[in-house]
Amino acid sequence: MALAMRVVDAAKALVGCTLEHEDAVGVIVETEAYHEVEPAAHSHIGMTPRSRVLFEAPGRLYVYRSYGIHALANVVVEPEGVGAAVLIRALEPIEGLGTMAMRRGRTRPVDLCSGPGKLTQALGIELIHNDTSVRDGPVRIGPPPRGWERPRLVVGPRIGITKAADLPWRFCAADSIHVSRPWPPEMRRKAA
DNA sequence: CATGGGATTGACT
DNA sequence: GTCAATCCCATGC
Repeated sequence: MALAMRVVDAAKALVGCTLEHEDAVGVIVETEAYHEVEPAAHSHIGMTPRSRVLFEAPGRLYVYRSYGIHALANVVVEPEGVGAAVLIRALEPIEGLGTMAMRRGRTRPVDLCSGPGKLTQALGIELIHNDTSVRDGPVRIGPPPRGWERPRLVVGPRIGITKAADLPWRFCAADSIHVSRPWPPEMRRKAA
């Protein structure tokens, strides 16, 4: 499968950008790409009531419930009619840490947004935000904050899936302690 | 209409 | 390392 897909490039480019909702803001440090041509994607089965948003024009937010408990947030990519999205898996929290801690019931910054279910809880992202615009809000994607370097990326296989688990479509900021577990081998070595 | 399965997390052995 | 919680939705009868 060709690796040079728009959604893969978008997954890389989103690392370093900001995700914000109300007063809570974080820098994206981990993403995964999903595309209709591979079976792990919700869009793989075609357009259903749930997957419809994935086929919309780029820039829509796709939020779904995972394991009956967590809301997971994705950014729709690829032209209208192609079902693809980038899953936001972890943030480095930079604003509104008090609000996040309240919502999470945890105080350590590293426990606030270091996982796809954690970050939606910390930012207050829920199913009502499904099919909203990441340009116009209320949940917004923004450019990297001033003074932030674009992070070096570590690539690895996607997490928590059973199908197409071999595709290296997970992208982590190499030096961030806010990446979700398990860390890619390359990061484990360094942090020990 | 009934059933089964998750793109997870936190608690516990 | 194991395991349960919990709900939306796809599927099949």
